[in-house]
Amino acid sequence: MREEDKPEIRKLLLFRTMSPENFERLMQAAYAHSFPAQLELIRQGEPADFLHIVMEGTVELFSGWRDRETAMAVVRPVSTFILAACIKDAPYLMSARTVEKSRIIMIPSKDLRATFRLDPEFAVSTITELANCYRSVVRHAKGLKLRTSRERVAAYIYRQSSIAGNAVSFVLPMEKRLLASLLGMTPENFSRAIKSLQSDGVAMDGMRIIITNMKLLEAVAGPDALIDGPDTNAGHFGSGLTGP
Amino acid sequence: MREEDKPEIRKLLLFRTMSPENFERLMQAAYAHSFPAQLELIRQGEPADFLHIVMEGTVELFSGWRDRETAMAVVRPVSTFILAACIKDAPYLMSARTVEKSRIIMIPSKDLRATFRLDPEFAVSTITELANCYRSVVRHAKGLKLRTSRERVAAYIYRQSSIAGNAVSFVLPMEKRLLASLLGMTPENFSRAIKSLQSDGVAMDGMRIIITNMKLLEAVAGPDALIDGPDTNAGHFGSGLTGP
DNA sequence: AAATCCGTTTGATCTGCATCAACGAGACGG
DNA sequence: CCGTCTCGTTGATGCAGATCAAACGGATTT
Repeated sequence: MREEDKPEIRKLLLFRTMSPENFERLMQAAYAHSFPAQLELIRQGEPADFLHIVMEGTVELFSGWRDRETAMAVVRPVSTFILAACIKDAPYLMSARTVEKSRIIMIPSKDLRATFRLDPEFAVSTITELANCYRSVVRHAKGLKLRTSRERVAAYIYRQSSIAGNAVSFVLPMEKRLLASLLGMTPENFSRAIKSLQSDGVAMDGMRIIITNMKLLEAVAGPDALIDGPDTNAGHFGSGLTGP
Repeated sequence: MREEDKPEIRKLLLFRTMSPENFERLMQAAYAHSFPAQLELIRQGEPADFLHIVMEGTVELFSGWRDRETAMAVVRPVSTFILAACIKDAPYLMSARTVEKSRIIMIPSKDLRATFRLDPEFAVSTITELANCYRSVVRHAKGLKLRTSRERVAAYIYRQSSIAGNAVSFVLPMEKRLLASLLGMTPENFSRAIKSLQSDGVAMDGMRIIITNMKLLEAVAGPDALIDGPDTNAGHFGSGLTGP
């Protein structure tokens, strides 16, 4: 792996407080690799041998059952993913594929497990990291069970706007089909949901969302700190974010 | 709290490996209390001041948004719940109420946080505990997104049967309305789902489920280790189980 | 420039599930 | 013993969202 990656990784909450020696040792054990778009990095059910870190690109975490498939999270740089499976030394519950060309760093799970046993600071970081991940999925599940698909779309748009500093306009950060899957609906239904939100202050031009009436949108979205954040960026719950 | 509770708590994965002194100190700081049925122990959004342990009775974790409400998990003795919020020192994402008369032990979050900073064994236990919780919610979310409500009911029945050693008959462990909410559907729909499963090897007599054709049930349920377990008992993801 | 491909949108239709309403059956209290 | 209450079931209806099919448009290829 590149030497210049290290400071980036070191900035992650998970690796920030551990001892320099242990950090260095973990990095020694790590592999780095670039992957083309749409490549399956992880297949659900396989043993969790590596903690992954996205350095560049975008990764989708998804799950399948029978012939169905759903996106569970989208991970962006710099973040870790599938930490829990590595810790448990258990099979991955989710698959992962690159959305675009991505550079990934892989740390062997056994080194990880060894490290938090001998570095208390790292153990504490792992605890908070996992707690963040946990809370993120709980939010996701709450959204699915408590909101209709229209409301989820509205809440997503409202949330993205707040993240961008209450911007009245922003560009969707991923393909609509992927976003639809993440929000638990079909692309067709997503399309219709947006259209139906025109009367509630949302317009769309290609990949750009324009909020024409924030109050109306807010009324439909019903933003709730206990579902939408701000604890952690929504939709990244497999990841190691929780920024600076 | 009672002296005889300690060994029970000590058996929990979370508290099993920590030093006797630290365990004792945590127990000193703990309160115990009995609550009648249907009492709200925790309201979502409030600061997470205590880790809770159910010693007797049953606790429901649930969440609300606007005028809607959904059950997120059901916790039975002896298990902890809402660990993640305590660790993060953040607001509870879920509410909790007793389902029946219950005895609960409460450990101040700040003692908890102090303890895993000075007891590495406890830190490791906390890590595995949180990883279990995380994976449990991921399973829950997968079930919601990938299965229809009929399939979730079938999978639930199949799962309960396996837990009981492939029993062909068992009694539902909770009110049907609560189970329906947990499975993400209305009581009416749950009722109809079971009825429609008669043609797939499931019969019901009051609270008792009788599996008349395991193969047929299995075919509908499509049990999957990556959704239904056996990692951890499904439906208890807020809890500290994983016991013996 | 024409052809192909893929994501998105739109329309038509179907169905799963919620909702609303009513009823039955146990459980409980007067 | 009889009301009352709550839970569960059943029926009727409506709606949200999935599915199927086709058209559109932008990007890439030939």
